[in-house]
Amino acid sequence: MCKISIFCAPLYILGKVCSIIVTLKDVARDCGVSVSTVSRAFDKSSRISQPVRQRILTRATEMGYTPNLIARSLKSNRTNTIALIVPSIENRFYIDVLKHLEITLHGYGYRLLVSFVQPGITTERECLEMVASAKVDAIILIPIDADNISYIESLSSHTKFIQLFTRLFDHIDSVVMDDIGGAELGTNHLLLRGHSRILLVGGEDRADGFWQAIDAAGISHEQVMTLPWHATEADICNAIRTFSPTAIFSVANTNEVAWRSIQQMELSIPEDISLIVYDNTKWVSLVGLTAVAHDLEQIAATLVAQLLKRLNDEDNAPAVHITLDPFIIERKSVLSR
Amino acid sequence: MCKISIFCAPLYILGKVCSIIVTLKDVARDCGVSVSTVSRAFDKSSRISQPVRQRILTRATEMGYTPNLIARSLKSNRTNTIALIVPSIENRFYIDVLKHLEITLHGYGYRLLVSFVQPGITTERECLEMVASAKVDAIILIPIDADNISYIESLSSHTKFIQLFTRLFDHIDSVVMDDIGGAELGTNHLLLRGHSRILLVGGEDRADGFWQAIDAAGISHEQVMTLPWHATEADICNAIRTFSPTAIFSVANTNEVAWRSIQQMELSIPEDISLIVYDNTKWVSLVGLTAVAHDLEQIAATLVAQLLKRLNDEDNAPAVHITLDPFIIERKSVLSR
DNA sequence: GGCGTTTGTGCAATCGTTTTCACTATTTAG
DNA sequence: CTAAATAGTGAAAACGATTGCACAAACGCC
Repeated sequence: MCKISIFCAPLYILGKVCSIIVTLKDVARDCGVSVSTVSRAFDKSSRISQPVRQRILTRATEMGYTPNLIARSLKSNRTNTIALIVPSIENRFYIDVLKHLEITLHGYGYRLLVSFVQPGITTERECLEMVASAKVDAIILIPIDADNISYIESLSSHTKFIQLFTRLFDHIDSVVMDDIGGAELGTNHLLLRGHSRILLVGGEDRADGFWQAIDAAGISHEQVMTLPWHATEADICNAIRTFSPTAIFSVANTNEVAWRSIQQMELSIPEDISLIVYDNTKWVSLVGLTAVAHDLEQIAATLVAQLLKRLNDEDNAPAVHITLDPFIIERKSVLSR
Repeated sequence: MCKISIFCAPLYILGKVCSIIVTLKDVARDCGVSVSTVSRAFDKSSRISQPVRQRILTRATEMGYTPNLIARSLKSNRTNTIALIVPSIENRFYIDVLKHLEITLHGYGYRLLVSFVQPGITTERECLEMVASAKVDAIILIPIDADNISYIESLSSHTKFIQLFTRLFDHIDSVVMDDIGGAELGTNHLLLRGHSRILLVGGEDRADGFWQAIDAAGISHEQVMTLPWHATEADICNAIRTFSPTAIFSVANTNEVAWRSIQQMELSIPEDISLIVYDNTKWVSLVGLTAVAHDLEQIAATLVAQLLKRLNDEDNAPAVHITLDPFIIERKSVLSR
């Protein structure tokens, strides 16, 4: 029962269990076999006799053996870990993305190492260096700015990469959303419901889709108005007062400020003004806003499939670029007039 | 310029950069010194001559050397990584906690390895095994249920632990919030504003604080009503109809369902009914609800301070248990009557 | 100038695995 | 019944870093 040994864990000292980490060597000594045999017992595809394997496995469990992934990774040069660099922890959308990626990867036996870039604390560069040092098998990158182009370029020569949401490099696989199409979709949703006096907030590059829809409907540019992504609550309130739109379309990160502006002016949605936003985050659904949304499950599945293909690809196939389509989740924030 | 070598990275093959991972050995060979010297060049406190160190450091950077943290960890038996097991990815509150923990740990040169338990996908046990295999220096645990008591017990004999928000083990350090005091605080907030017909949703163990406040105010138990944490939208709507409370106090995870119930009954806050919730998540602030809140910065600072103390503690000091106090963030969801 | 100390460097062991190679024992084929 | 194939095992060399030990050169001190 109470075995004392200077070689083998656990050590019972003064009645208290002072467990030392159990290694392959300990199990080997205990079972009277060599280290290699124990190692093989854990490897399904290794040549080893059934009785020995069984004995080793049960003893290992009894002794509380846990494989040291650090040593394993060092030897095998694989970590079974995929890194995800999240550009912002504030944006709940990325958390949802993370969630689906982790679920999907878990299904294939991979772990997800998440690294958040936090403004003023950690830069994207630091996150990249960190996960590179961790020797992850691949890095999922959501490129926000073009700061680290040359660094990523050099890193990508010995670390697999995949880009998500933005395509910054042509020689690296990517999975992006058709955001221009999404903006068009959202705009048409408003147009079809009789809105033509529309305020677009935060369009930027996605604005193209907006203009396409507007032009296709033959609406003059004087009937609509746009504000940049850095528009403040005051800007939007002002625009509502002077331009008096019947509907607001918020694209990207302006959702919250748009919502707050409407609240502040004490307008009710959708009676006084309609609102449609981009990205279906949790509060958007709680508040009940119609949104242009992404199918995160589809995104995760597509990305992981491509990533695994790349991980098992010796002959350096050319980069694959995948575009997925957003869709509309209709709630009750858009009035038909 | 274009140096070809079978030993030293990078290799230029057919004009394309085929970079091989650069190790200490490569740098050593390049600089004509031993591996140990190169290793020492990176260690501030090592005996090495300045000129040699300089030469090595510049060459290493030029060659694109990145320390292999895996190898380093294996040898030094330290990973400089703290693990956090997050009991739910859905709850934005934990994301905020994570954020502050990462910031604080980063300040001390530690990384945070986050593992989310996702119902139906990963169990707490799996997460524990995973981070244990990763040989992290310590594990921050937010105990939700008592499933893994014996496993954690055995793990804690060779891995440092700290408990957050719940104290499940007396022999393991903990940082918890005074939730009973928080419930009392929230209840008093309502009482002071003239509410006595209160509906408490999801109180459970925290309900003690509620009853303390109610009793102290000399209010009969018939004037208040409680619903359990698993109350549905229908339950709450029903309670509002039959009991017609002037205020609802939602504790813990019932915030969203309470909010939705009020929306569904088309009551306006705070005119028709007052609402105060527990935990100041983002949507709570967006929607403008008064909340009982935690100072996450304080929590992170306190926890990390205790953790670092423990990491540098050879003489196994007795467990330290710290309790912090919640406070109220007043918004406009509670009417003074 | 001899002796003790300091400084800088290399050698080699080590961390816990995986994996190749070699070797024996057993089985199978001819 | 022998030759060849195969199964099962152990020894040992990696993986890339850290670090105690040994040793040589340079220095300070009387």
